[in-house]
Amino acid sequence: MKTVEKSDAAPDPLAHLLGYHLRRLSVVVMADLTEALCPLGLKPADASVLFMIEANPGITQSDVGKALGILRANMAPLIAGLLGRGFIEREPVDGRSHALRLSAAGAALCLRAKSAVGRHEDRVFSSLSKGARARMISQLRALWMERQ
Amino acid sequence: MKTVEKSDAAPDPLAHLLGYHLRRLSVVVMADLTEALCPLGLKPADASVLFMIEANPGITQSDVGKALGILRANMAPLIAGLLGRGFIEREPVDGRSHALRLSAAGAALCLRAKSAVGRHEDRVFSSLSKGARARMISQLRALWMERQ
DNA sequence: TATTGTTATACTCTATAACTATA
DNA sequence: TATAGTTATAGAGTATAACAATA
Repeated sequence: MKTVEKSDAAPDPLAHLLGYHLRRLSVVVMADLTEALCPLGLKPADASVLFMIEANPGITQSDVGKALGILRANMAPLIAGLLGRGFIEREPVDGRSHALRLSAAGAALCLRAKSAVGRHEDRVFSSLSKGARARMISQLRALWMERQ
Repeated sequence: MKTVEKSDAAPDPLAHLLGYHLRRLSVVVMADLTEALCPLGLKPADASVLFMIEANPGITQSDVGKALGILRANMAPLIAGLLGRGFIEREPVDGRSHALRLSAAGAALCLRAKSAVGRHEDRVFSSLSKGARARMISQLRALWMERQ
C-alpha cells in the first residue's frame, strides 16, 4: 500500500509526542465545552463543582477541591458565585466546614448542564467508537491518577 | 468476578467523561514537561518553537505560530526571547517576513531539549505499551485536527 | 486590500502567602 | 498544631485591537 505524501505541509517534529497531541486536543475540547456551557451561565469549573455536589450531597468545599484538583484559595470565589446565584446552599457541619447541597434551582441547572456536557462529548468524540472511548477513558484516568 | 467497592471514596460524577480525563492528564503532563525543560531555561512553548525551526529551517514566524496554534501577537515576545538569547537567527525573505534558523547554540540546546522531552515522555507514559502509545497518538491527533 | 510583525492591554487560570476561626 | 475557609495578589497563558511596513 502506498502512503500519502504530505508534500506541501511542513514536517511536524512534534507528531511523535503523545503529550503534544494530548495538549492540542485538550485545548480544543475545553474550548468546545466552554462554549457549550456558556448559554447556562456556567464555566467548566462551575459545572464540575455542581456535578460533584449533586453526586455527594453534604460534601465540604475543600473535599470538592481535592477531588477536582482545585486549590482552596480558588474554590472560595467559585463557591461564592454559585451561592450568590442561588444554585447551592450550605450549612455548618462544625465551626469551620460547611456541607454543600444543590438548591432546587441548582438541581434544575445541573440537569441542563449534564445534558449540555453529554451533547458536547458526543459531538467532540463522535469519531470514536463506544469501545474506543471507554478504553481511552480508562487509560487516561490511570495515567493521571498515578501522578496524583 | 467480584468488583472492588470504593466504599470510602466519593462517587465521581465525572468519571465517565473523556474530556475530563483528557484535561486532568494534560495538566499533569504539562507540569512534568515544564519541570523537565526548566533546567535548560526553556518553557514548553520555547521548545516546541525550537523543534519546529530545526525541522523547517527558513520557516517564518507566522508559519511557526500557525503550525503550533500560537497567535502572532504571542509569537513576537517568544521569538524575541530566543533571538535575545542567541538560540535562533533570522534574515529577511521579503520586506515583512523573516526566515528563522537555529544558531549553533540553538542547535546544541535543541539536542538537549529533545533528550529531555524524550525522557519526560518515557517517564510519564511508561505504563503504556509502545502499541497503545502509537494508537493513542493517532486517535488524539485525528480528534484535534478535525476541529482545527 | 491582505499579510507580517509588533506593541499594548485585558482576561482567565493558577499559585503563594497571610490571615481568622475552629478542631 | 493542623484544618477550613477567606482574601489579596502575583504570574503565566491566551485573547483582542491597533499600528507600521510591505506585498
